[in-house]
Amino acid sequence: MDMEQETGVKSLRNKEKSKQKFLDAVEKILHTKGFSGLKVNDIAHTAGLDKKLIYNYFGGKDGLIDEYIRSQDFWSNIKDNSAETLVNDGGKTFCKTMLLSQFDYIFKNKNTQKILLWGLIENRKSLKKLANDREENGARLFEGLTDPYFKENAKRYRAIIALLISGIYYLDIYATTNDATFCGLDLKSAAGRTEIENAISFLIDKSYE
Amino acid sequence: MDMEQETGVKSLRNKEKSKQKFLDAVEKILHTKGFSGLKVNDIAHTAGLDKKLIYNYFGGKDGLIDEYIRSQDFWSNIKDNSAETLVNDGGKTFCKTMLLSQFDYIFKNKNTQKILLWGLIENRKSLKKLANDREENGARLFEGLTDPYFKENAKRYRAIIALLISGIYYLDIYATTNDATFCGLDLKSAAGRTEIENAISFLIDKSYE
DNA sequence: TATTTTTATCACCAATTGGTGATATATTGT
DNA sequence: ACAATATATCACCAATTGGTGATAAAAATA
Repeated sequence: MDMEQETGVKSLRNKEKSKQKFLDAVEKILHTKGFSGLKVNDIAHTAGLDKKLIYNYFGGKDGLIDEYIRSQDFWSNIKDNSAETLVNDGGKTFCKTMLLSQFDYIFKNKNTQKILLWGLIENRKSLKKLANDREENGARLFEGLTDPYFKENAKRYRAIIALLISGIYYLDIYATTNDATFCGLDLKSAAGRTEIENAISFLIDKSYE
Repeated sequence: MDMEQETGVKSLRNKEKSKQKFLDAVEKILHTKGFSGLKVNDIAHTAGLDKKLIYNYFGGKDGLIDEYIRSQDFWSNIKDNSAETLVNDGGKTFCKTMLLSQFDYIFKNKNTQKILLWGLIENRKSLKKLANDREENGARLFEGLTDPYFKENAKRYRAIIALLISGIYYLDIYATTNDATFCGLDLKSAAGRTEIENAISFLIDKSYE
């Protein structure tokens, strides 16, 4: 059971490396073909390994997919910025930065889009866990920062953020799948995206008036 | 070729009725199992007819699904209200009513949710046509009402509406698939939904200040 | 080196899926 | 009643899919 290997030279057969190949294959297929393309045969072929290993290592397709989802660190892109930006403006600048960076991040990260979409279609436990992480992360922000600031209007502000976040999600995904415009705005063009960014800024500002 | 039948008694074999059975089957399966459940065998069995007819009447599964999508009159729920509500307030009350009724309508209409979701996943021509209808419908509103009102800020207002509509879509779909909360709000409860409605009203009001 | 364990492949299975040609049955027109 | 046509069923196929037992090959251990 000694897994230690001092040199960088790895053996030809390596369980951990193989598991990773399967996870990478899931990501690749998800990116190119979407959920419906996630078939065991296809995954195994993409990983360059035998499908039997999926059952040996992950207990089946579902286990593999769950592990892939768990491997996605959903909130890493936010936590970075959050650090110690707790200026005493009721979370205004923080929320604004967070929403704008989300708008950009989700647009660029097709895998994150797929996982978000997945959460609207299936009811996987591992997907629920992701959503739960988001909620817990948000709870800290709301309870510690915005709720005390908005007092009796705290819930309305939460609703505003909910609308903006989910609007951002939808528009980014829509822009990726469709070439069409949305409300006459080209969400793939810099100009169109700037309009959305302006609207986000504007609405946050107005919410603090 | 004489299709006229005076009495209510229909013949056992009726092409139009059979086609409708297939369309109904698609709706039923879409509602219960989602897109991934739309298999020719399953559709035929649900319709109580032979799958061969799907190929005879619709040219295949895709043709049937396209015809189902086309059969969905997406904007009927909006056009009703729109009639002649053109008060000269820059479309404020109209937009507000429209958004609130959408929030309610989409929540109750699971089929509409599925089709919206579909538009985020697949790139079907028939789905594009639906999106196009929405755009054309919106164009009339924007060009005739809000653009003249907001002048140089016209595009920002469009972006605001884009964010709110897509936020409404996402939240309604999310609420249906997940039991979890979003930003700490229970989107299935009357209380939670009222908060969202208040936020929508609030943001529209603020946009017109 | 010989043995044991881990890692990976292979051949094969049953069930599902999309698809079609041959055929049966009902309806219509003569 | 008869033929012609429209409607529907059936049996069957090939390809795909999820899944597994037997086995090979590499690595670790003795």
